[in-house]
Amino acid sequence: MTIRTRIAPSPTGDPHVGTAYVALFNLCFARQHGGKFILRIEDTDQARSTAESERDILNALRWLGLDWDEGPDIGGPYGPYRQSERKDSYAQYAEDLVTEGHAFYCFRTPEELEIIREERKAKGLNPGIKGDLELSQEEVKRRLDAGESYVIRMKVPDEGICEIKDMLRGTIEIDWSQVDCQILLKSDGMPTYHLANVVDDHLMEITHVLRGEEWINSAPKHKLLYQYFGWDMPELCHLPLLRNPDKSKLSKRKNPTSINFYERMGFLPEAVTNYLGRMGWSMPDESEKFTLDEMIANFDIQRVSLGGPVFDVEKLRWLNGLWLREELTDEQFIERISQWWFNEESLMALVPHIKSRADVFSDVAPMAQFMFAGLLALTPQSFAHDKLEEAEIKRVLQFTLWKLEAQRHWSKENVFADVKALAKAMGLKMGDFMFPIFVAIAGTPNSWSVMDSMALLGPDMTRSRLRNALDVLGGFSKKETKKVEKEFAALDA
RNA sequence: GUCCCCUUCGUCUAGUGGCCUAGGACUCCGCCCUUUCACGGCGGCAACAGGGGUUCGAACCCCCUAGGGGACGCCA
Repeated sequence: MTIRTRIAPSPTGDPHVGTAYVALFNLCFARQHGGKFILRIEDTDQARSTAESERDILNALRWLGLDWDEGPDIGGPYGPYRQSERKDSYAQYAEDLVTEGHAFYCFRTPEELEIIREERKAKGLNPGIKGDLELSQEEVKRRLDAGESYVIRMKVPDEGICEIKDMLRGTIEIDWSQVDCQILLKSDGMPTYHLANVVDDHLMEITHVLRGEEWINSAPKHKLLYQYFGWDMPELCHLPLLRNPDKSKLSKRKNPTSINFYERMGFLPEAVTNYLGRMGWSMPDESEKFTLDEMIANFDIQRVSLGGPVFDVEKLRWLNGLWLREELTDEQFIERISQWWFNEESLMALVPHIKSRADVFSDVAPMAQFMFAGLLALTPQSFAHDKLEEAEIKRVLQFTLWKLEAQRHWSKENVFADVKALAKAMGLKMGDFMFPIFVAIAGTPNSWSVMDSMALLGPDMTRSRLRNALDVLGGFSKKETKKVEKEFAALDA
């Protein structure tokens, strides 16, 4: 029996622990059954897709030891989606469905659809948009000839029930009336995830799909597409979603979600992978600490528990401590810590700042301490400033955080440009503006250029410290957040 | 609003009709070890969401209610 699984991480920026979580279970399931773990990045959004974000995900998975058997970096016929390469063939699949009467051209604008959706919602109807979008053949031809832009939508039954088989949940019934006529081909000629996913899985001979629970509701669309194409459908398995402490879907606002953060924080990849394996899953003997190989050897998908597990950094820290103490010899400990940040290359980057400021070597550790720390121990008093009000300080931190969250190309120059633009837009002198940033990043206003610190610390640690600073100051209430968001939008920085 | 999924200590979980007076782990507390702290050892607090069934017997099966989450995009 050959089992192939695949994962479709969303490259929306940081490599998310949720992505690694799904990857881990795919890998274990595949290995356990002698199948292949195939990694595939599904990204058909031209506005967002970047080679960097793909690379970041691959690096993060590699760091965790989650090696795939086939996938994007190997290439081959099913390599990463590239608009220039496969656009035409996806379009052809969509066109074929139109020819066979399973799909149709649609000329409605997003604005028109918005109105239709609102109306349906107001009437308490299910929001599934149906065939009233379909036009007569003559009308379609006329508009096509006129060069109007269009999308291709799949046809979906008006009524009846779609049965979805889930490896963990048994049969799930979803009303066809809940499912709208999904767009398969966008007006830019790109396929949507739904089309690309089905076509690729078929071509890649995927037999099992383990994905996040948030996909359950689109399963009927996928099933229908397999039927339309006349292909066998893979087995589905929906994994629970990782949660924040407040039980909502794990998000970076409330938790560090980037794998890179945990790397920068000095967690061992073995421990992170181990901890992920404890989320919704347990060893038959309930051991807490186990290697990836041990997990694979004992893996049983039926041992997955369905309640969404809360990602608890405290317990992860404890587990990491176990790994540190029990698995590493003193020599290995030194080696690892050096791989992490205590190495010549990293130290070299600090030398220009340290050397000019230190009189004796014993000055070094105190002044550079924050470069090797995680979250800083700050108090509201740390931020006391003779010119800036606390409200203003909070805004500086929040705006900087938002600005830097959007920064995809992390460099001293770009960070500096962001900060400078913000200070100007807020009408603050750079010196004053920088004060809270200094405290948030270095713990004190007396340090070398905070731009250098941020560049060296990297995006994840920098953002986390800004978030932490905001937390220390009490953050913003929900109401305030809305107001502050508006202010930020109006800044035009 | 409509639909779907889920529900055991604060958190991660064991449990698949009798082994459950519900077990383990994190956190917290106490004691021991110890020149201090940490580690380690020992102990403690703490849960089957509620209500109906089915059954000799229910954390486990069924139904209802409640709560939580997710989906409803030319995002994935």
